[in-house]
Amino acid sequence: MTQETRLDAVKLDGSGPIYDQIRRAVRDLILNGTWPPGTSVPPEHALMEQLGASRMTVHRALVQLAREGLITRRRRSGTIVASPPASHAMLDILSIPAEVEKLGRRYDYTVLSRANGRPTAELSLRFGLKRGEKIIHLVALHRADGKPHVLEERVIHLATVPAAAQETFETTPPGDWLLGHSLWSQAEHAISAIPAEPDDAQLLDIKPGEACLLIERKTWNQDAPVTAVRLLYPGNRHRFIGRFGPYGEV
Amino acid sequence: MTQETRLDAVKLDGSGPIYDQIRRAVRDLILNGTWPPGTSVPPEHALMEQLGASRMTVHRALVQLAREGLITRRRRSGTIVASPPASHAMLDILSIPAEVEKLGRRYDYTVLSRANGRPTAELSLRFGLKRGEKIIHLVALHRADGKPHVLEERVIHLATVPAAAQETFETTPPGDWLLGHSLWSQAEHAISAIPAEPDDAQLLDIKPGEACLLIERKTWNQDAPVTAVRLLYPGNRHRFIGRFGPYGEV
DNA sequence: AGCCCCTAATTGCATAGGCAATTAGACAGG
DNA sequence: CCTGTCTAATTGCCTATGCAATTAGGGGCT
Repeated sequence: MTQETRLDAVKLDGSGPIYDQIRRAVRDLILNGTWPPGTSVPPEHALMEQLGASRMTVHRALVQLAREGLITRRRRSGTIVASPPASHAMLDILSIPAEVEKLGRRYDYTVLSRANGRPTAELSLRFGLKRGEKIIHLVALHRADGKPHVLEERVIHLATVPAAAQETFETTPPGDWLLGHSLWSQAEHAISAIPAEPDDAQLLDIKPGEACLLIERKTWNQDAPVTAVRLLYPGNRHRFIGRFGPYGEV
Repeated sequence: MTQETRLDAVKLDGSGPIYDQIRRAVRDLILNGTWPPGTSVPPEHALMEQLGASRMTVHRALVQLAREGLITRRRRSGTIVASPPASHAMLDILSIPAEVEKLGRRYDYTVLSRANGRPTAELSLRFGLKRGEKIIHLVALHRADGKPHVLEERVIHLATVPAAAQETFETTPPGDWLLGHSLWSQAEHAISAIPAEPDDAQLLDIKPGEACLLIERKTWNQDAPVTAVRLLYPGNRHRFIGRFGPYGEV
């Protein structure tokens, strides 16, 4: 069911146009988790009275948020906080099980190692970590129809996601677990091609030196690092596709 | 200077909300080239009178187009058609000279081959072409500080870009030439990693089989294919980076 | 229970009008 | 010529109001 919202949670900051103050106020409540997906947003009338703005001004803010995909609006039913779009191309690489199943293959995976503590020198170099940080370091192999699909090496920042300390990730892969147990507001992807190291090649069942696609992703929540992951895809078996027009995504 | 616009070029199609009819009408004039970048869009008052809509309705359409980046608006100066954003990450790979110079290197390039006619069987397979189509087929090597940077293999559809028939591409690389001599409304990118073929390896000055990043891009203008290109970047010397949030690009 | 209809809540869209902010261009004065 | 000032064009934003479209939920009937 849609949950209640506390109306007085919406607070304007007095800078810039009113419609934009409203937009940012609501957006922040969504992004910082105060209003999780499914929460119902107060109707325009309520916001209008509480904020002392006209309905058109409130409307303008909400319409814009709807166009940005953060909320869903329906006549009579009202406005609810949207779930991050599951069909978006990005989620395909956030959730490896989803990616594999979309290809019509059977998914499974194995955690190859799990270490809890502070990063080694090599790790902090590879992921750009500070030495003192408490982290979890994981290596996992994901398979499609029993064959190696992608090798995952991941770091989780315990300061940001303390709940991860109790998790073994034996049943849910870390990417999917994090989707349900953490928030993120920013991600950075880097794509490159590298030859497979001998160890990695053996795990992926390819020849050493064979071309692999490396996806490195770091995510943050409000400037606090959440996780960093290196996904190594074996060679030419994988492609990533995007469509857009000259002025932006279509 | 900003050019004139013919007011009567804006025609509504009567389907859907008025603000959206206006938005689409103006957008189409921009995308189909009737109003090229730099053209000044009629002021709200003029559109309002010509279309019989209120100013707020016209305003809403234009504000939306501005947010989509198709137009630029300034008080008193008016509204002009924007140039596709030169700083956008995408342009970095549309224009290889720009990409190289952004890295602070000296750019030059050589056309290795140029053929005019119908695709061979191999070509039509590689680029997904129909056999009868008239095309130009090009191979060019781009260099940064004199060293191989990327190998480009390109097909240009003469039916869509007839002017390309007279062009040798000796002074302007085909990607940049096309930016100035054609329109596109859609692009599709695919990224994958492949080992270098012996021929390609020699041109790129790397070892055969070394990991390369392959970017394949096809562009269309209103469903008509414009060009298709394969860009082969040598190994781990290159990465492509993108940033976004859970609800879309940030 | 099940079905139908009605009402009212809620968003969607448009209008009319007004004031604010910016600034191009005209104009005056040196 | 240059420089400052004024004016008016243009967009930005807000309010107030009304009607339309959708539909959840209630009430009544079978």
